[in-house]
Amino acid sequence: MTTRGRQAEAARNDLRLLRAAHEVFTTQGFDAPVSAIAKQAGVGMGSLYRRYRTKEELLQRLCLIAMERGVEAAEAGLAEPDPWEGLALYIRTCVGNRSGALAPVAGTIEVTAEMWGTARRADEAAERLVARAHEAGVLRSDVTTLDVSLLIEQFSRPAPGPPAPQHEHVKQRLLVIALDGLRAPGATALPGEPPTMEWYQGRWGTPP
Amino acid sequence: MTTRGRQAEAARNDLRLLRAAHEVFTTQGFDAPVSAIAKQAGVGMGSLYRRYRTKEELLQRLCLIAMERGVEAAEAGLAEPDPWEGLALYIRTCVGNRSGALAPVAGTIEVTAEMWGTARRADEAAERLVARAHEAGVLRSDVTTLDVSLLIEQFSRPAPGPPAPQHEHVKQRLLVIALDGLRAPGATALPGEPPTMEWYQGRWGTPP
Amino acid sequence: MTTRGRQAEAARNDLRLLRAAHEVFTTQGFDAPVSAIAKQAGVGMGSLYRRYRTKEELLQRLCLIAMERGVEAAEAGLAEPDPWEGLALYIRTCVGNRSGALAPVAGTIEVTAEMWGTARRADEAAERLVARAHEAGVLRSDVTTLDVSLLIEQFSRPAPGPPAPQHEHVKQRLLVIALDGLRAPGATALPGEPPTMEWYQGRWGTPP
Amino acid sequence: MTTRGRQAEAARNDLRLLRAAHEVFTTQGFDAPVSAIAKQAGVGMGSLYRRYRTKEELLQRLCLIAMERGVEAAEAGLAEPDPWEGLALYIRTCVGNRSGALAPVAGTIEVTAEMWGTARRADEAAERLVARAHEAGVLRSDVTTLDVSLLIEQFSRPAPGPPAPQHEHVKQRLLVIALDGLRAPGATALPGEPPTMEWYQGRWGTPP
DNA sequence: GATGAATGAGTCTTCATTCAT
DNA sequence: AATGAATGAAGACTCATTCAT
Repeated sequence: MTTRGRQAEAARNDLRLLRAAHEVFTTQGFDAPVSAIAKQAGVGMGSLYRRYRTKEELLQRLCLIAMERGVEAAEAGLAEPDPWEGLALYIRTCVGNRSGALAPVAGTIEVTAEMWGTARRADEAAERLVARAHEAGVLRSDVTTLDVSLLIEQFSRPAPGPPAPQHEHVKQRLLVIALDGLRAPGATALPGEPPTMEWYQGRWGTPP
Repeated sequence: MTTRGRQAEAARNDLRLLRAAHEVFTTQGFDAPVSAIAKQAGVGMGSLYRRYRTKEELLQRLCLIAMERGVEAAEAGLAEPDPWEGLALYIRTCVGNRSGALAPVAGTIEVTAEMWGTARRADEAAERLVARAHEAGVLRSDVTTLDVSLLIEQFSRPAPGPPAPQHEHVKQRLLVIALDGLRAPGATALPGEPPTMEWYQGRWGTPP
Repeated sequence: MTTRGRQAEAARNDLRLLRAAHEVFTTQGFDAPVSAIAKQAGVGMGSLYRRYRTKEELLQRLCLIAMERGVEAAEAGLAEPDPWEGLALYIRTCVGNRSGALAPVAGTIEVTAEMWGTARRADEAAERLVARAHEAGVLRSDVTTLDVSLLIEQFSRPAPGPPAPQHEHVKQRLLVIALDGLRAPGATALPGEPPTMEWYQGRWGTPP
Repeated sequence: MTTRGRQAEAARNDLRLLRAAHEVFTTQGFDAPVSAIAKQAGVGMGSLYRRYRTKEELLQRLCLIAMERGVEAAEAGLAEPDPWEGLALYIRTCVGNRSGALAPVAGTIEVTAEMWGTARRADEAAERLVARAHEAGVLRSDVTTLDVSLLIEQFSRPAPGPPAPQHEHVKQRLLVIALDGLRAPGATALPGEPPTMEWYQGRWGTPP
């Protein structure tokens, strides 16, 4: 009973912390003071540091969660019978739930083994979505999976300052534009070599 | 003669500073120490602070320059006889020359009157480009100038960390996709109300 | 019965705490976190703080115990029939059992009345040992009790960092050297006035 | 002129810092806050950190200076014609000028290459002093150079709290006792194997 | 006018102490 | 009475800004 109460409280605190961290980091940038997160979560600094031993560890956790949401989004897309709708759902979900909003830090922090694993799962699921769309002939043929991933990443970069409903609204519109641009056959040939994972490699350094 | 020499030297110093600041900020992020800029420019801290009394002032100057490049890009677009090519050139130029790379700080720093003015000039020029494209029927009819501006802004958000050639390459491809998506007639209707400047207002707060 | 059981348990806990504290402090230094002691003792922080209301109180207790061991060592020395062997045994025991290992903190922490009392008892016993050795003519005549006490203190100062067997070995040798140096008649006259307790006074401040 | 003035000021500041650091560290322990040193030196924290990039670096510098004083002491000892007086002078000087007062931290901080070099020079000079004394038959034959070095180290450990003249006075007396104990022939055989550098090795870890 | 050392407030992190369970 | 999570003050270190030279 007591233990369960403690665990419940700990879980609630952890959730509060993660929410606060996400809020603060996406609105104030990754250089926001840790104390701001603690205050936002309504806990002391010590409590934050009990759960996450460094600021980096907190960021790693947030990234991991974002990546897991990306995997879920991809799986939801695959569950969709229509290939195009599946791909569009994936992209819209990723951008919409901000699962990519933390991708930017991936270049700043150490990438853990768990993060690598999740990233690979996400990439594989995305790969299947893209392949299915290509087979159905609904996706312009010169688009690669990496193009799609980076499209999501680019659209996930948050505007600085406090988040406004306007941002969200316009982003939805831009996303429709981009999705229309992804549709087969595509008006203009994409420039340069089609990017592959191998070529892109160093997006997050090398796996540990 | 001496005066002219002084002025020339001052101008040269200022240019060195701005180049250094642009270099340092885009490679190390906006939290790079001011001393790094001074070192990169090869001047002492005092000289930097003589010209720009705060770090913010330096950022404001860089933003202003970026905006002016936006105006130039729009004017170059208008000089293009083909309405679509003009618009595309504008967008490509803005994203390509990173004139929007500093847009992210616009939410962090105070926006000066001069910046407001330049922003308005840029918006007006963009407005003309968009109107011309609409009249020519080459731009999907549900797209507004603000959509275009924010498309540029979104594509201008740089990836954090050291910039890689891969990023640039892929961004070119994404841009082609987005431009294809902008073309008339547009496959999918853009969702929500068309955004207007007045509605968007609060992007950078209210003009001083 | 229950009460006795409780008392026994409390006593056992206290012993565990003291052992853990001694272990942790001597291996990690006095700046070791209190939590390390609680973990080593296998109890929660609350239990530790129930028994010792501050870290200082714990240190005071350890010091007191060390002093009591000093008294015991002196009494053991007095029990030795040979005056020189008695004195040497005292010194060797004090240095060897690290009863003085906590002396360094005596300058850092508040000295309690109980500590003062025990210190006086130890000094008195040492005084008797020294007097007996002087009377037997085995101790160089210019050595005072305080000299002996401070010799022990100096030899008790531990090397920082993890204790190595090498340290102990060499310390035994140095101790033999010092003891030889204490023997009558002494080759070189000791410099300065013979120190007395009154003169030394301020070693730990004034008694409360 | 200006440069020379700057250099002079910088040198003066550096000296002030080193003096303050020595003072603070030896009286308050090595865990004394860096800010205490800055305050004692009458400079801001930034100035301290400009010269010494970490607290450890400051300690390394202090250690190095102490070691250099040790080398000087050994050389002064060798300059003394009488072998015994030379050795005694060396020991007395090292203990007296507190050149060994910082030896304790050597186990706490990273030992730099420069420190290793200086330590070796000091050890070699000590070796010569000891060998000369042995040859002259004035030093008990079972004493090794390492015994002497560690005798100095042990006597160099400072008493905690504010330094009192009493400490110094008594230490002088204890030192005479120890020196008498070092004299040939020695009353009691030293216990255990004679320690050698190789055996002791890990005193400060392994050289870089 | 230029230089770069000095300043000190602000950030991350630790740990003595408290307190709800 | 025991537990261990929560608190927040304090310490190491950084960097925007000032100022003596």
